[in-house]
Amino acid sequence: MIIMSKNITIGEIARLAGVSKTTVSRVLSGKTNLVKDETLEIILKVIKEQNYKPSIIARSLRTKKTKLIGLILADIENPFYSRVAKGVLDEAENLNYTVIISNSNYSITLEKKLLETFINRQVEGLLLTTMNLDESMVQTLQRAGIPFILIDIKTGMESVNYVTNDNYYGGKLAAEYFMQKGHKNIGYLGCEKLNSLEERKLGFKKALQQNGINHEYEARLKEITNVSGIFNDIKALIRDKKITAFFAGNDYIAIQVLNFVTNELKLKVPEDLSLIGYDNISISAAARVPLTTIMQPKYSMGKIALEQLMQLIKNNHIGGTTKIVFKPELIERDSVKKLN
Amino acid sequence: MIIMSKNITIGEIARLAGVSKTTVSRVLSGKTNLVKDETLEIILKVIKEQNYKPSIIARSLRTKKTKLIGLILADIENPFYSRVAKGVLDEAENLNYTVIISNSNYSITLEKKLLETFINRQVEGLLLTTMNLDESMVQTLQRAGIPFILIDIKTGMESVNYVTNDNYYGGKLAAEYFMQKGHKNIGYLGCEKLNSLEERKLGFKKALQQNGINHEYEARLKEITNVSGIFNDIKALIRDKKITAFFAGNDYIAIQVLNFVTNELKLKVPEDLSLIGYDNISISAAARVPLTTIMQPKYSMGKIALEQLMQLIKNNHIGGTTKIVFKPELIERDSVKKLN
DNA sequence: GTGAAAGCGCTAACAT
DNA sequence: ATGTTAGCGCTTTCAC
Repeated sequence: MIIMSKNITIGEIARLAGVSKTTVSRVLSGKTNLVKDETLEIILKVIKEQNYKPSIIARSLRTKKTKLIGLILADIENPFYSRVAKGVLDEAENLNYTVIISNSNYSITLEKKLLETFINRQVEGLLLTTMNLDESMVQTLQRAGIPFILIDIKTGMESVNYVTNDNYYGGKLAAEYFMQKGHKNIGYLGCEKLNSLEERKLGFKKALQQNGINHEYEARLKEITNVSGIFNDIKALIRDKKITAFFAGNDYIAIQVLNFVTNELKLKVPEDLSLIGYDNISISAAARVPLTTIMQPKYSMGKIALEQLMQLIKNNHIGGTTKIVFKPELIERDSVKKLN
Repeated sequence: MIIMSKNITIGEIARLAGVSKTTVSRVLSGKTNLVKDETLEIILKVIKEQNYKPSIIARSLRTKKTKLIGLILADIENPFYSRVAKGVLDEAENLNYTVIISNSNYSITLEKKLLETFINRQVEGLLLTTMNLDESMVQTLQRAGIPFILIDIKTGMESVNYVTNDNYYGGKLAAEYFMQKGHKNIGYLGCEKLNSLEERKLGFKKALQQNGINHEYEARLKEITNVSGIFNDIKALIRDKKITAFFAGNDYIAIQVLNFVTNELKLKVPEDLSLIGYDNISISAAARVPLTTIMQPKYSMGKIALEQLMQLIKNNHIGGTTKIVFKPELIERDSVKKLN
């Protein structure tokens, strides 16, 4: 059984302190130079006694500032996204902002719906990680006057802000490393729905091509969440094309492939098959075979994305756009063999 | 440059439709039986034309219902918590609730602060995963009239609700499995600050004791995030006590220990050392050595915790308490050796 | 079936 | 240095 204490409001505090609501409000918002010291003290005392906390809702309604930002994660369970989220969350805590998080499950349809909800909740800004925005979504956001930044996604649209890494360059890094280790029959595993992965593929294939290596070996996930859908393709590529190395669009894919080839195909990595991933998620170092991968600064990306978003909010998102691109690095571990 | 369309409100819709705000409001809240069909149609048309979305803030202020629930995660990056979070998020989406997430980083101090924020935001309910609540926090919550449910934590306090698994039983499972595989010198690795881990330890040690096996071998993390702090202790236990098997309080610890003993001590798991974890986080199957572990239903726990919370909210959290305890199961993989 | 009026808890002009 | 007043956008009596 709960004893609900009557909701204590600013009016009640004012009454108890013998002043007007305005004066209390001034104290609340730190405009204490406008309040006599004595009065201040009394008010502070009453606030403390009553354990009064102003209603953020009422304040939001009045000021149009909700101190709320929205974060849409493609998949909160993928350590890449949860690491980014941690960066966002920690920074939000510093800035005294609260974060609404939703999981889009890589679905644009769901993301659109979530976007609506966030707009209705009057978030001051949005951080987005799901695939590509279409023009209608950008318009919706702009009409609502809500600034937003894409994380790990780029777009052609000039006015759209993003924080990402140089995926094209990262793909190139992977290709060069394979070639340096003597690999010639190299395949790519990815999903066309994620444009960050597509960029990685482009850089990867371009580097192969420039060195006269066949760049057409590829298996495509129909759904990013369904890695097992390409297991047969992988098997065929290894058998028919004598593939010795795969570049996976991200570590999540790489690790599942690693398990598949080990358990089902009875191949040893890297002895029989080499593998490079992307993202350097926390589990990659602890994988069955420690995974060589391309690292991007996930935590920083989350943190910086929020910092930039705050700038946009502060400036009423007029003026320059935010386009931040980190340089990825190859992390050498044990999943690539040196061929003779 | 953004063109801010004037904020369109219920009054504007009413004016455009030639009716009162009340009538529009009735349409908004689905009380369409109180509205003439013709009128309904007109209003719907105007709403659509104007792309009008009611302000959730204003509605919240008026109704005292925010449709917001708060989720405090001890560590969003630990796959255990992010899997639980996914269960919560998916269910919230079904129920049309929005979720505020914060990361307490296992800090009770920070959690207290976050709790205040959430209360001020008038969340309708709270889901908590950080360690133990103290009485003052429980009181704060009860005074604010906000129902809450603990996930993966139990407490002695009679009135406190939780959704967890039977950690004591899980610990017992691990001990029995080790004994069945012929191990006699068995150690435990955990952290006293997390009471779910303490329960696991208790069940584990009790089972050993009942079989006449020394149950005092143990290394304790000072901070749950700092696994490397016990590496020396582990080394000493193996050397001095001839430990052949460790039960780690969770998979996160187990996997870092797995890496340490492999890389630094040059021991082979399970040939030289056996390991059991807890939680069955997604990476455990993909670890360097697929990890034998105790599984608890993380996604369901998140989902069910929210379902139960909704019941409490609906019933004004009067009446019976929610105490749900899942039965954990041992998942057999490759990290335990059979001794002769 | 519909509308007028009040009010949720706060802040921001505008006095004084 | 402080108070009066109005109003943010909605829902909810209550009246017709």
